[in-house]
Parts: sequence; C-alpha cells; structure tokens
Amino acid sequence: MNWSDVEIFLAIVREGTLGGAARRLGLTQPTMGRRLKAFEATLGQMLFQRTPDGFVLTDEGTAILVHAERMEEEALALRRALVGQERQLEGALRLSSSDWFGAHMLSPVLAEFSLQHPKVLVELVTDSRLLNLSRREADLVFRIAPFTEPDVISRKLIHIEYGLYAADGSEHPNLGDGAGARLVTMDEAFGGMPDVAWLKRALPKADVAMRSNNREVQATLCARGAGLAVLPRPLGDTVAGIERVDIGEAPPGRDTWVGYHRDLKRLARLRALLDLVIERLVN
Amino acid sequence: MNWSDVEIFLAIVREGTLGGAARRLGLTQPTMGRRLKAFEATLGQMLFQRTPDGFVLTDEGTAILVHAERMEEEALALRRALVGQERQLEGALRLSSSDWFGAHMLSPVLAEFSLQHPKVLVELVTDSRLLNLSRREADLVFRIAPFTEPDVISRKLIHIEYGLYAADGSEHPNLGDGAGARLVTMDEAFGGMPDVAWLKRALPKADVAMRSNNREVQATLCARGAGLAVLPRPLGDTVAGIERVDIGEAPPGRDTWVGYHRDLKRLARLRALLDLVIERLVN
DNA sequence: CGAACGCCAAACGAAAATGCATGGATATCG
DNA sequence: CGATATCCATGCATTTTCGTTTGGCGTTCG
Repeated sequence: MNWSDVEIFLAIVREGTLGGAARRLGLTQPTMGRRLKAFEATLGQMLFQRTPDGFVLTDEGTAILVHAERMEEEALALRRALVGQERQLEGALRLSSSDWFGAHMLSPVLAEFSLQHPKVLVELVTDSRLLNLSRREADLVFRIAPFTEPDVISRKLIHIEYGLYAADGSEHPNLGDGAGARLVTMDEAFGGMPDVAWLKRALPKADVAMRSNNREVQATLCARGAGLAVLPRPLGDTVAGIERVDIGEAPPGRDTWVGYHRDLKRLARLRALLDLVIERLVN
Repeated sequence: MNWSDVEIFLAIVREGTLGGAARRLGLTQPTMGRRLKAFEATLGQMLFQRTPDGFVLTDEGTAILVHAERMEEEALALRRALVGQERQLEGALRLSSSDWFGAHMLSPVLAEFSLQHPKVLVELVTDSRLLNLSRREADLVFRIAPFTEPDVISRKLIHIEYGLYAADGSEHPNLGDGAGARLVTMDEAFGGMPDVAWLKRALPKADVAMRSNNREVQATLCARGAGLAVLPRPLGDTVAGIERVDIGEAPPGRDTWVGYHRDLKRLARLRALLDLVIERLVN
C-alpha cells in the first residue's frame, strides 16, 4: 500500500471530483484517476461509486475514511512538531485577523516587528472565514470570539469599544426610534453579531441601506453618506469624513482573542511577535 | 510532504541501516538514501545522525517518531477495516500456534476445514515468537497465555494436561529425588514455564541433559533415550517409543487461548474456522 | 437549440524515480 | 595482516510515473 494514495483518497472524498482533488493537491486529473485506480486495486475494494455528479464513497470507502483522516491528523502533527522546534528568528509567520483589525491595530505592530526581525517573513491574511490552526492554515489567529478548538492556546487580548458613526454634519437619530435613518450593517451571514442586534433595538425604525462583511467598506460607505454604521472605535475614530454619534447609549464592545496551536508554543519567532503584540496593544 | 516517505523513515529507524530498511520494504539501498534525503529536505531538518554504526535519530527525528508511528497504526487499521468486512468464504487465513499444538491439535481440524471451504487458503505458522495481531502478522493466534494486547478478542479454548514421559522400558525416578535421571527441558529462554519449575521441584537431583524450544524435538529426544521430558499429553500419548511415568504427582496443566483482532470480528472465513475449532476441540 | 463548460477516460511523450553496478570506507574474522 | 563482509554514495540504464492533449459525454446557459 502506498501511503501517498491515502492523501489522494482524502482529496477525492472532499472534492467529489478528480479535477477538484487534483487542483487541491497540485496534481492533474489523469493522475488522480490513475492513483485512485491503483489504490483500489491494491486494497482489492472499490472505494467510490462513479455517479453522474461525482465520486461518492462506497461502504468500504466509508469504512476506511476515519483511518485516512487520522493518518492526515498525524501527518499534520508531524510537520507541526518540527516547526515548533525552530529556535531561530527567521522563517515565515502566517497571521489571520479581520480586515479592520489587521489594518488599524496590527499593521503598526507588524511594521515594527518586521524592522526588528528582518529575517522573519510575516504574512497577514484578512479573511472572515475561520482558518484552521491544526492544518496550519495560519500560525496565529486574531478573532472576536474565544477559541474552542482543542490543542489551541489562546488568551484575551484587548477589549474593543464600538461606536455609532455618521457622515460629518449629517442628522443624528434618536435612541429607540431612528425613523428616516439609513443603516450600513454587516453581511447577512453575520446577523448574529451583537452590534447588529443593538442597532435593531436602538434604532428600530431605521432602514438597512447596505450591507458588507467588511468594516472598512462600511466606514467608507458611511463617509459617503450611505447611512449610519456601527464601527470599532479604533477604526471609526481614524476614518476621515465620519463622526461618532452619541445617542445616549453606546453599542456593546467586544473582546479580541488571539490563539495559536500548542505545538507551536516553542516557535521563537511566534513568541517574539506575540510578545510585541501584547506589549503594544495590551499595555 | 510525501506520506510514503514516512514509511521509509520508520523502516530506517527500526533497522538502523539503509540496506536493512530497503530489504524490509522490498526496495533498494540507493532508493532509501535518496528518499530519506528528499524527506529531510522537504522538512528542512536532519532526521538522522550518520554514525559509524548506522543511522540514529536526531532530536528532530525523535520528535516526529511518535507521529510517524501513529500514522502507521492508522495505515494498518485501514487495511484491517477492509479485510474485516469481507463476507465471502474465500481468501487467506494466517494462523499461529506452537509447534506441537499445530501438529497434533489443529492439523486435523484444519484438514477438515480445508475440505469444507476449498477457496480459503489456510496458512499455519508455528513459531515461538509472538506474532502481532495489530500488524496482521497473523489473523488467529493460539497460545498458552491470556491475551493482554488491546483490541484483541480472545477466549479460553481448552485445558491441556501435561505428563512426565520416559523412553519405553526405562527406569522410573522417584518424586522428590531424581538422582541419576537425565532431563530434556525447554529452552533456557522459557525457563519461567510452570512445567520447568515443576521438574525442578519434583526431581531436584536430576541433571538437564538437553534443551529445546520444540516439544516435538523433546519428545523425539525422549524416545531415543536422552532423558525424561514433560510433554503435553495430546502429544506425549501419541508419540511412539515413550510412555507416561506416574511418580505420584502430575505436572501442572495449562490453558490454551485463542485470540484475533477486533477489526476481524466480521470476517466470515475467520468466524467459520473458529467455530469449527471450538466445535472439535472444546466440545 | 446550439455553444460552452464541466466532468472522466485514453494515448503519447517527457520527466522522475528506481534498480543495478561500482567504488571507497570501515569493521570482522581467520 | 590480508580476505571478507557490510555499509553508504555515485553514475548510468531502465522502468515507472506524470503532464499534456485529445475525445466523448452530460449539463447549463444564452
């Protein structure tokens, strides 16, 4: 049995097509077909049913899936074990945060860190989807919710105040009413966020004018007069063309958390960056 | 990272040399060297120290060893999961037992089974070393001690009586003495066996003439006049040229156990053979 | 209803991995 | 001390694997 074929098996399970699996692994579709055929031959079992809409697992394929996934777990852990041992202050560091947090909170710290440790290549990915620390899609993740994944070391970073903002000189709404006002809010997928709920309660009669999952975009929309927006104060207070509106009650603030995988605990460059971040943001 | 390289890494760890690892995997020494070099390159770490007496793990190699072993565990479990699902009464079955048990107890049953299920290829390995059920070095193991390994299903099969045997017509010793008698016993490595201890106590003044780890050999030596031997009665009672000696106290008997891996519980051919064995030996 | 796009399978040539043979270094044994 | 065995590294021929390309099929969209 060729262990590499297990990796291919997993890719096909997840993508459902040979082409998709090939793209995921950086190989080609004919290769995937051949490797799968060879794998099935050595096992003496058909692992997938070839259906019009892709490859779906047979009972036999389902039976081995859990083992294949555990093999992958260990393969990933193996790589982490090595990375975690690196003691030199060089190499790559991959961070993840929300857009505005990266731009307004992290950027200054990262610039300073980059000067201090020129051999460390820092990569900041601002993406709303959650990157997987176990797969090492990121080494260090900043987010506004605590971490629940196992094997992740996390700590609360700072409390972020939020504020209601409007374009400079525009009319201010009244708490509990908001008739005639227009709102810029988070994307529908983020409807559960506290500030969205607060808006609904504080300005129940206001209409939603636009949505975006990007706080920067919301701020810009707000400045151009599209409507009122709830923004993190570190962002809102620095954007030109908008001013904070006090309607007697502030939107709820949020805690920011930072987390990394336990296996990277001894990674010197990660430690150094985290120390600087805490130094600059917490103290 | 090529998952197959992990398998090669493990082989080199266990053999200590490239050549040995190559033989184990059915590859060649240059291939092992090149694959290892490539593996170390992709990980960016040296995994082995090249010493005069072989390849020994570095700290980094030690760090990933546990993960590599767990990957192997899952690879083996993956194969078992498929084999364990086979419902047809065909394929191979690998058994393991002690020599005399295989020859005198199992052979008749296996012959009958082979006639009943001609498409099942039964392979009986009589080997004193313990085969590993997890690695599927054997599907079904008979032994005289309970199973302690995890994930092994076992049951007590039969109680085997032992007896003291001597060549036909030779002199019989006295309990508690044995002066002048010569003994044929188990190999030194098996010194802890109950029958060896019993001999020491029952015939303290007798000398050990010969040793063997093979009960058949012991029986033959006994028949040729080399000395007294403690043998399982199913063996001793059927060997020509020896007779059982009653010195007033019989050597201790032993329980025989049979075990197989949990993953093979639903393997039809294994179930069929085990049922027949129980039918013929227990009832 | 035709064009375009996705999928997979098969054929072919290029690239990579493998095995074989060799050489050098070191330990073992007669 | 020479002969032998075992080990690893290297060069070369061969096999295997891979990527590219092509063709066939079904679905989707204009």
